[in-house]
Amino acid sequence: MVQYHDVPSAEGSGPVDEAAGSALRVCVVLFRWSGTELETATGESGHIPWDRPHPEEPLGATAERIIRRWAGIDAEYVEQLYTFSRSGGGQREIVISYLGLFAPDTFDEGQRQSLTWTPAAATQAVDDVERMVLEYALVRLQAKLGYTNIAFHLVPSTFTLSELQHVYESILGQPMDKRNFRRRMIASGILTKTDQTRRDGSHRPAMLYRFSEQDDHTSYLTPPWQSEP
Amino acid sequence: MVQYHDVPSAEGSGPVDEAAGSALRVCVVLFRWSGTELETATGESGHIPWDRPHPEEPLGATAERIIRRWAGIDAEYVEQLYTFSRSGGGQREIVISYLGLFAPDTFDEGQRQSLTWTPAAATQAVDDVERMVLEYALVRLQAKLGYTNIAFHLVPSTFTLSELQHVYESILGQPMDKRNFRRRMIASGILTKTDQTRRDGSHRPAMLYRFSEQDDHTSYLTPPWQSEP
DNA sequence: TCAAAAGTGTTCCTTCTACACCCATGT
DNA sequence: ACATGGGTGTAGAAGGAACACTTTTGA
Repeated sequence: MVQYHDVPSAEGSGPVDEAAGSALRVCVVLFRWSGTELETATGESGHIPWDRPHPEEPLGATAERIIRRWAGIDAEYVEQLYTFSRSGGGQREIVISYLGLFAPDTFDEGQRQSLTWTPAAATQAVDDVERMVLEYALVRLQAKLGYTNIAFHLVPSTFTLSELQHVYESILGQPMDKRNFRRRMIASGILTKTDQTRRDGSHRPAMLYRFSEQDDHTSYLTPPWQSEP
Repeated sequence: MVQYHDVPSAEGSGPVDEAAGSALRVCVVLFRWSGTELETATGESGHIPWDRPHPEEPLGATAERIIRRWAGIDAEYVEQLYTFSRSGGGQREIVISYLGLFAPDTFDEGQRQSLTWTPAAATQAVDDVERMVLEYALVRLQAKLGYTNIAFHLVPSTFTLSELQHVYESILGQPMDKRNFRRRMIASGILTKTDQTRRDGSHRPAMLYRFSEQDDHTSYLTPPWQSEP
């Protein structure tokens, strides 16, 4: 039962036209898989990458632009999360948060990013709203692992099943059974086995898989309409 | 794979401080169960109930205020959905959509509502954004039926299992097996059987149940923080 | 006595879970 | 030869889906 506290009820009816509008902030929680752990990005002075939308620019386009500016490349996956508001001193700011995922091999070109990547669990937020945004982004990412293919956006274009399993384990914070994990993934039909292997150390090489793009069901529970009209 | 179309990338860096802020609209898609079908509410001239937040008012409080003003009472359940933006003619409006659910017996007092209730499937939207808001609200409601107890917020405080089943069937648009439905509901442990029955026609009376409040898991995937700071 | 909704169990099948050993390689 | 992670199968439990008849009431 969601409980909302009482708030003095409005006296007038009909839209109250506030004198001035509110400042908008679109911010994007970026995640990548370092190969070992999940990382989030912070920009200058520890803030989550953000900007204000340009006039006429849809919010989703703002999120993409922010990602491009700070990371130098497009994210694999972008999704709107939640909208917060902060107010104080007569000023209001609306904070529209987005989630962005990167595959690690998209960074190989050595772009000059203005980002600092830190372990997702240890990321320090600069204020309460950013803390909530970060927390919620992680919660949503965890929840979506359960019923979507979202983890594939965090993995290079070819990958081993152990790599994929490590991504799941690390995000969910719990170990998984290797045989059950592999069976489930293969049964889901979204994997294509390549004929390549990867030697990784003094042990048997691993088969490389590819994500077979069709029937990606990462995006339900999000409006199917990409950009606002 | 969510594809975002290209948008001219930003030239400058650092926050662009737009001259004027944007207009904010909080709108609430209200659902109730008429006893036969799912209905949504529209206010004056066919619009979804809406208002602009007061200065310093958190968005969730605005949603509650809108509900109270238009429906005369508080909703059983309120949840933020998605934030859209509409722009044109140099003006931007940010539309933050909420979902609100009513139990039918909360209306019994004959409040003067300024709402028109129409079948959810047949509701006509006044513009593209409202159409998206309505569609998305229904999609989310349907999705949440699968993994939460959200349907209990649409049902009177005591109800029969057949009633509850009709709610599910009507929202999901498909019939369910009576025995499996009842077994699942009872096994979930969220039902308490009252010692009352209801005679409803020329047939056997039905047992009345109550929703046992504890362990309501309707609200995950939504930030646990009720109001913005 | 009939119509109409309430209520009730079992079987089958699919899916999840737990669990242990051999394989290919580098050193 | 040994250390290291890659790769595989099976049995039991739990959960979901399909399915039909008896009960209680009002007319």
